[in-house]
Amino acid sequence: MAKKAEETRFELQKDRMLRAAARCFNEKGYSGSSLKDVAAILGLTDAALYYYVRNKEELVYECYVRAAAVGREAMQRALHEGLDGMETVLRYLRYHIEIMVGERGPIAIMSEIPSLKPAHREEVLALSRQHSARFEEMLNTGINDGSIADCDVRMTGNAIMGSVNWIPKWHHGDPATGQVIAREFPVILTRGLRR
Amino acid sequence: MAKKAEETRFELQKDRMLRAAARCFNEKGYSGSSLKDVAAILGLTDAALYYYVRNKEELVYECYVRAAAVGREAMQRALHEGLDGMETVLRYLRYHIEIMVGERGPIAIMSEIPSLKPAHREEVLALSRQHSARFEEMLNTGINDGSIADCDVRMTGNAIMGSVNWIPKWHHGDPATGQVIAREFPVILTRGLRR
DNA sequence: AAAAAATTCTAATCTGGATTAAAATAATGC
DNA sequence: GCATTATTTTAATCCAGATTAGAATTTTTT
Repeated sequence: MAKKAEETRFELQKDRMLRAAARCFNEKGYSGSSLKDVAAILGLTDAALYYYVRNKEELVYECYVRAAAVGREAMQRALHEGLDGMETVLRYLRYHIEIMVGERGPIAIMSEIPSLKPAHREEVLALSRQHSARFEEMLNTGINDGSIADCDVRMTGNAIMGSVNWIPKWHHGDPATGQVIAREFPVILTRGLRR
Repeated sequence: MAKKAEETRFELQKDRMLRAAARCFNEKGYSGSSLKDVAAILGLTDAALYYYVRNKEELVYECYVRAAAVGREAMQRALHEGLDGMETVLRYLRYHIEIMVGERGPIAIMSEIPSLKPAHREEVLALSRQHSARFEEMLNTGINDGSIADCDVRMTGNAIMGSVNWIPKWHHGDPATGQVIAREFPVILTRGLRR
């Protein structure tokens, strides 16, 4: 738990809102989701959302920041376990996917970064690139410690992360079946990395 | 060349339009792309697009139908070569990605299926499911002929296709570098399948 | 090269959904 | 219970961007 969201009513509601928004955006697309749709999930009026966020753009932005934070958190957790590269990658994937499909999800797919306002766009892009870079580092670590076969880390990274990012597109079901994904996916995605 | 698009001026322009739209949607997101943006790429006015398509929804719909056709075409081509399962999968991926990153691209990411009108949505969803099903068949073929190791074809299929679908999210560059992706990706994606 | 058809443009309208202001209700502290 | 603050609602606006009608232009046909 990196920075445990404040327990204040406000923070809790806001977090619920971000999850509701992520669900809407993932399932109905960005343009297909009105603020009314998001609010409806929370039993609120569209106007009420403006108490938590300046506008729709900011709502998306916050969803993306949250998504980045979740990825980062999973990665940190995996790194702290002091395992070899291969095993670290495996753990990271498991932790990340577990969050995506679990109670703390859904996590927004970053499909609309370009429609963010410049400042926000740059920030989210930076987070996104950072995440990719860190993942590639993990791969390199594995290659160096001999647990991962030599490969093009840039491409391999893109391949694996693409798979992960796409999950919310086809999985909307209950967290229970989500756990199946969390168990199988990491193995499938790393099978090709083995030495 | 499944059904070579008619050589008529109309069909050619329409195809250019669909590629322009796909590029916009992929790069700037659906909501971030106005019809004016799409038209600008073609050196046209937004109103001109209505000569080719009833409305924006239909533009998206046609992009998706085209995307599905391209995937189908690549698959057919690979299947016709009469190779074993593993090799067929490899070829299919290469052909599909080659089109995505090549002159006939870009191909639209199907991110906004939910905002299509019901009839179109059902149709595109059907095409999409069909494609997944066919890919899973290819995997099964490989498992049966011994070229692919036993695995959960549903999950494995989702993993691989997710990776492919995500490519246009991070690759916008020239077709030249795209060819690198077309060469490397299929190998990376199938390394884990080998027996 | 005139006539017909195809394509594009100009100049409006139209509209759904975002946004805002102010009032109403609920929660909290004293 | 009263005052203050936090949260939500109601009821309008507002507006970018989709859409349309008709005129203008370009292409094709004869």
